[in-house]
Amino acid sequence: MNYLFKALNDETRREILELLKDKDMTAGDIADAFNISKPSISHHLDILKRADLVTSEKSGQFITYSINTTILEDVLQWILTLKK
Amino acid sequence: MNYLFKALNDETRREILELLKDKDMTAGDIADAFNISKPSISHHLDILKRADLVTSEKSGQFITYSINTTILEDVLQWILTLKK
DNA sequence: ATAATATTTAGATATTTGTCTAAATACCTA
DNA sequence: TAGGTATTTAGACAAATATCTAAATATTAT
Repeated sequence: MNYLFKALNDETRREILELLKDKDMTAGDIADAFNISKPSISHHLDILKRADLVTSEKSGQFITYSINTTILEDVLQWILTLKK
Repeated sequence: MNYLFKALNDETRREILELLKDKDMTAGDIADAFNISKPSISHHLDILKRADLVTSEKSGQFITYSINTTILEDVLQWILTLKK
């Protein structure tokens, strides 16, 4: 739970998830969408991956990232129990 | 949105919300539930309050805190749009 | 008025975090 | 195999964060 909230607690990472919601993207394409260096984006992707919010697949020299929404169910449940 | 996620990104603050889910509590009673100094808890309550996740009411020398779940709707919506 | 209690504010400090540049690794192609 | 592209790793640094103790503020009770 901690990792999840930590991962979501950053505007850039949340925007990455919003991008990936629409389509899978390579690390480079994701980096190009921000005014942040590639290494920084790589670091953000690593945090998202550790939180299981994204998955990655290597194909050749590219690494394609995809969103994993199933893990969001945990956050959803936590919030919903607060609301009752 | 930023304030909200920031406020939720701390185990102690999340536990405070879980306590307040069951019943309103004074600042002192909340502090007693943790192994953390009163000033630190006061600071956490301030962050929760700025995020509108709790409200407070002063009665005499006590300040009673209550959870405000309506604001959680925003987080809920943000997550739900990611899932579609 | 004085003392006690509840809470916050102020200031200090150690840790965590987001960012950068430079270098390393991996893959592809000519 | 040499050079180019994609990505990550390493190391440094500034800013943000969580915590603490000491002091201030506000309220109640003697």
